[in-house]
Amino acid sequence: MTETRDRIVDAAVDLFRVHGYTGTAMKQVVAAADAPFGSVYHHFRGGKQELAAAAIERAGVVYRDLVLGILDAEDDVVTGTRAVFDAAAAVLDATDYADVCPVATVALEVASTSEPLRAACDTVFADWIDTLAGRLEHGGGPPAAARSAAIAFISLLEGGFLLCRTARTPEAMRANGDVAVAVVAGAVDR
Amino acid sequence: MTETRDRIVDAAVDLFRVHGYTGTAMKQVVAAADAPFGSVYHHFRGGKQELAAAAIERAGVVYRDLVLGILDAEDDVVTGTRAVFDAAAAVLDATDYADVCPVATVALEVASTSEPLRAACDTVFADWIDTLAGRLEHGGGPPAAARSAAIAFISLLEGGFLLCRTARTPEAMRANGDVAVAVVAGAVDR
DNA sequence: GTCTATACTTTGATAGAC
DNA sequence: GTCTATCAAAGTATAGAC
Repeated sequence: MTETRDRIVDAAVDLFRVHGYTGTAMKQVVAAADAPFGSVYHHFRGGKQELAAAAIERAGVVYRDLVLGILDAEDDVVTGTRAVFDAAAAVLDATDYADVCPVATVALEVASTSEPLRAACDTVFADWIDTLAGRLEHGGGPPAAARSAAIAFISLLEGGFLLCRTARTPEAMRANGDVAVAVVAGAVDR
Repeated sequence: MTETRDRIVDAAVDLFRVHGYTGTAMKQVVAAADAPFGSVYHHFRGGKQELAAAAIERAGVVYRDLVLGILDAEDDVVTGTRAVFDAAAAVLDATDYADVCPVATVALEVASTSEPLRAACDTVFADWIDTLAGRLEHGGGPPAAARSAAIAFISLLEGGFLLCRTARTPEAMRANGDVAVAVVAGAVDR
């Protein structure tokens, strides 16, 4: 049996992904987590903000490991990049364009409103960029090029989520996959 | 004197940009527009959704013309692309990372919640992609390559807004500008 | 026709019953 | 210690006074 606290965080991640931060009510979270209403304030004294910070942190780890799992399963980072964008397009199609990155949605909502949540999102993105840059360096690229390529990789992935989700079409993720592959190849081949 | 309706829409655009759709209250909008509360429902019988649809449409036109103005001021689309990303980085820095694209924030919030608003955001993005692809074709590129490059252009710009706003650093917009320039150059040079 | 005052719902959060 | 019942505040929307 999963811990109540974990169920609440997981439910928050799912709901933030679809409705965003302000669009998600605490009552929805506890209902989805099948937990009594009071328990959320027992586990998160800081209320909604503290819960959101935990959800962002958790989503950051889950999505990073998801991408790394696909990336590392391939022989090199270039074909790995292709696989990541293909998988993203497949997931979008399979989930009716609902299952996207919750961090981006929350980040845009709270960046100018809540400093602790902005910082939590920043930590996640910085971790993603650092981890990805490390893989590209390991693939043979110089540090500066690897970092820039990692930033473009994340931007193309998030931009693809945005456009695909809005258009309900996988086209943008395919187009961005081509560009990401070229960027990664350029950062590695020297 | 500007029309009351226009002032309300402009105020909504500004507030959506900073607080998002669900994070913006109707009372904030009418206060910012310096209009009496009832007038918003006089002009927008459909309530908040109808106001948001008008705000998205308006933001789409304003931002498109802003980007085109910078792009067309340069001799070719490649140097124009450089200018657009440089300008975006400068605006972010000048506005303390608050002044970003309102369409992306709202799109991620409502894509799975409100079909009319999702459609409004889709119309805006499709218009941006079509217009940009037209400029790239005019620059000498084949249609399919121009369209893919336009999609990557928008993704890199929106991804840059996301990462820069969260990190409060212009780094991502600089890195993405380099990639966008390379993508546009590749789509035009044949 | 314009706008003020209000109705009703939902929100985040808590106090006190078990 | 866990959870139910409730609170005050804020949300959208409207009805009716000018």
